[in-house]
Amino acid sequence: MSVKQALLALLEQEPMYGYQLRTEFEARTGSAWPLNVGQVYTTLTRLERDGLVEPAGADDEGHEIWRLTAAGHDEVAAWFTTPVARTQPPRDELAIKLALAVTVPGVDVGTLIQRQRSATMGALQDYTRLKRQADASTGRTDLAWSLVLDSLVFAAEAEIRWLDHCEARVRRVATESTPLIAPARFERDEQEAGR
Amino acid sequence: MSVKQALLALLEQEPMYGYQLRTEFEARTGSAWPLNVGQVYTTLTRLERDGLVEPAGADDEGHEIWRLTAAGHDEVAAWFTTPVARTQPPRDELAIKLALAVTVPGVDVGTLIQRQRSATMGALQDYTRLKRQADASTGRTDLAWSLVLDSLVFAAEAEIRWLDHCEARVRRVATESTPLIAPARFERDEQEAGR
DNA sequence: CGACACATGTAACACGTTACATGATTTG
DNA sequence: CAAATCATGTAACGTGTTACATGTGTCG
Repeated sequence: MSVKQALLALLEQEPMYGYQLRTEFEARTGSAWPLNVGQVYTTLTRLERDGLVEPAGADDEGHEIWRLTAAGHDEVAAWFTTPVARTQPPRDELAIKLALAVTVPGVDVGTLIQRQRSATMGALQDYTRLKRQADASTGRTDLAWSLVLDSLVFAAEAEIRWLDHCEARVRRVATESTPLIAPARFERDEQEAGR
Repeated sequence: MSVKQALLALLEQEPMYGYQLRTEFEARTGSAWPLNVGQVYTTLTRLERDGLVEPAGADDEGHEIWRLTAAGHDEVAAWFTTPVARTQPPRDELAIKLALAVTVPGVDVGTLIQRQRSATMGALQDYTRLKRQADASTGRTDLAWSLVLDSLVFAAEAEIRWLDHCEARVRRVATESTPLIAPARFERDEQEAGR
């Protein structure tokens, strides 16, 4: 879904040709999410099918230019005015993995969390390195790419915090449920209220 | 991709039938990411095609049971021991939207951020409400579902922080670049900020 | 000249989503 | 009995990914 909207948004700025769309997209997102050129063309075909873009002939150098239709402009406007729905967020593989790891017996949740933690830390370091590099290369930092990088950083930091949180909770459950089995269960609600 | 792995992981715990897989998946993730039953069956077919699961006949009530093959067990083990790759994270629609919003002229980034912020805040409140509800209903909180909820909360909080960060940066760029162009343009920027 | 970036496509495939069809069983 | 839930599928479609084919222009 994002690719369609992104191409439309780019065409809102100015009619372009396919290859250019790829270049512009990657320039703005700093190649954080590389976009296959082929997909640009297939997506353009589908957008034309849906009446959102239309061919506008060739430019001076013979490039096949695409422009938005009226419906395409409306679509872009709607996209920019409607917030991204958090009602049905995309499935988070890591959250699913951990949720299953704590329920499926025989999985070492501790090392799973540790491994993930260091992997995410590594990604975080890559981001900060990229950030330094981006700030150094161009005198004026590219705002869009910089914001995308920040987004990745914020998400990675949140992931690490969540992992630490999970580790603590899992450890607490492990140490707390073992002694619970033998003695009477009087204080069940007391212990739950503690967390 | 997550669905395939999730079904395999569930079958690692115990052989099950299709409908049961849906139920178990949603129980663990608290219906945060609803899973269409139909997809369970199509995915099972594809997993069988790939030699990861195999039919194991019917149980007492006539349900079609599926179990992991040896390759399926390996796949699960690999999934749980390999961290989720952050090298190519899934495209973040919000980050893309904002990156394009700041580069495409005529987009009111301020209200875009504000709208998104309140939408995400709303989602966050839903999560905390769900959290209270989950803790209240069952005496013993379901760990998996609780961790998933925490994940959503952490992500939403990070998103809000990022949005605030973006707002500040965008505003700074606006106030710092505007006087450079021409002092005469006061009114237009006032109007932009207003709407 | 040979390698590489530019430029446009196409075919095949994987995954996910929706909608529909069908029937058994349970429950108010 | 009617409605809801349980249970198993299938067909069609949308989006995204990969790989391939093809040709032009540029630069060392």
